[in-house]
Amino acid sequence: MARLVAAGHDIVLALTQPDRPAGRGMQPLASPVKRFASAHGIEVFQPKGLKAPETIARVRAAGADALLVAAYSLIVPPPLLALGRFGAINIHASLLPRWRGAAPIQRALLAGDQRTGISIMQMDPGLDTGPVLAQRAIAVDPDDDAGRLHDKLAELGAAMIVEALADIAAGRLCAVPQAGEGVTYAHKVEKAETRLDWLRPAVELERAVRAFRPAPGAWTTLEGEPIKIWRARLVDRVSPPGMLLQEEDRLIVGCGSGTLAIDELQRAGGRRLAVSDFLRGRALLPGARFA
RNA sequence: CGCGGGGUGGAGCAGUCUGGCAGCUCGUCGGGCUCAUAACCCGAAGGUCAGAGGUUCAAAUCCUCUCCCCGCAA
Repeated sequence: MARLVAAGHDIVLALTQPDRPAGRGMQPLASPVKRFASAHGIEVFQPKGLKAPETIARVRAAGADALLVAAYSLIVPPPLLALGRFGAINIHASLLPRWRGAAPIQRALLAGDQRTGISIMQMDPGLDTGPVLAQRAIAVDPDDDAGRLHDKLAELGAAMIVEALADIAAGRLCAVPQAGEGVTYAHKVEKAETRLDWLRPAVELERAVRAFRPAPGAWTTLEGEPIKIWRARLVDRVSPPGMLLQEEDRLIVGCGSGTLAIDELQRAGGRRLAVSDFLRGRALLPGARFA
């Protein structure tokens, strides 16, 4: 959004989710979109959904050339898909048709994809099924986490949407239908899958740690209390699944196959700690294990 | 008023229930040992116990309020 403003586009209306109680104490919190828009004098509209006739009328009345959608998580009804001269355009953080849906960045990391990217697409009634206007790939670094990958893709997406709008206006862009093969769905991340299952291979668990960083965090339990694992790497040791080994100020945990060295973790109620600090304040009993 | 944990020398923690000498593992500084070392030995410095008020002969510890950090849930 900042880049669009910088590129001289006139944003006539910003749609974002309603403020809702969130965080500790359940205080209503305005979305970043609302905060940016308010700060820049852009009108904000926060409907609960997009289907209501009066909502559609309101959006139409804004008289925009295009409706841009980025990470909005509401289904856009058909009347709005044909809005203005350009229709509804979505910025999606994957190389469609791979990872259609809600959590493309996390799914790409979990799957160990070596590349991902941004697709600018013409929206149609399906879930990220519309024809692609522009697509660009970037490499996924082995130590990328969801936060960093998100930042990289946001940067790329912002540059691409500015370009794409210019190209569309000049009639230089044509929409290419998505390939029928290679379709995968990026389902929303569920709490249950952020728990590390030590029977799975170390390679997968390490990916999970990165996919769920910086939020919500991959976790396990130690002596019945939840512990988040913020940073881990593959090491060559031998230990049964979940079993902890202490090597000086290193902490090794066995997996279904292979082992992980834990580098940063966090107890419930505590702050994030480097593993050396964690071990200093808490003597590890022999036979301790993650579960 | 969504539920809960926490704030103690520079780091991480114990001590709080049951009030009575400020403790542990590290780090830092000095010395020793060693061919040598992040190893080992000896010694030292470093604390408004988050803040304010209250109870008490006596408060890190009990009571009240405030500030800050975090987990769950959403």
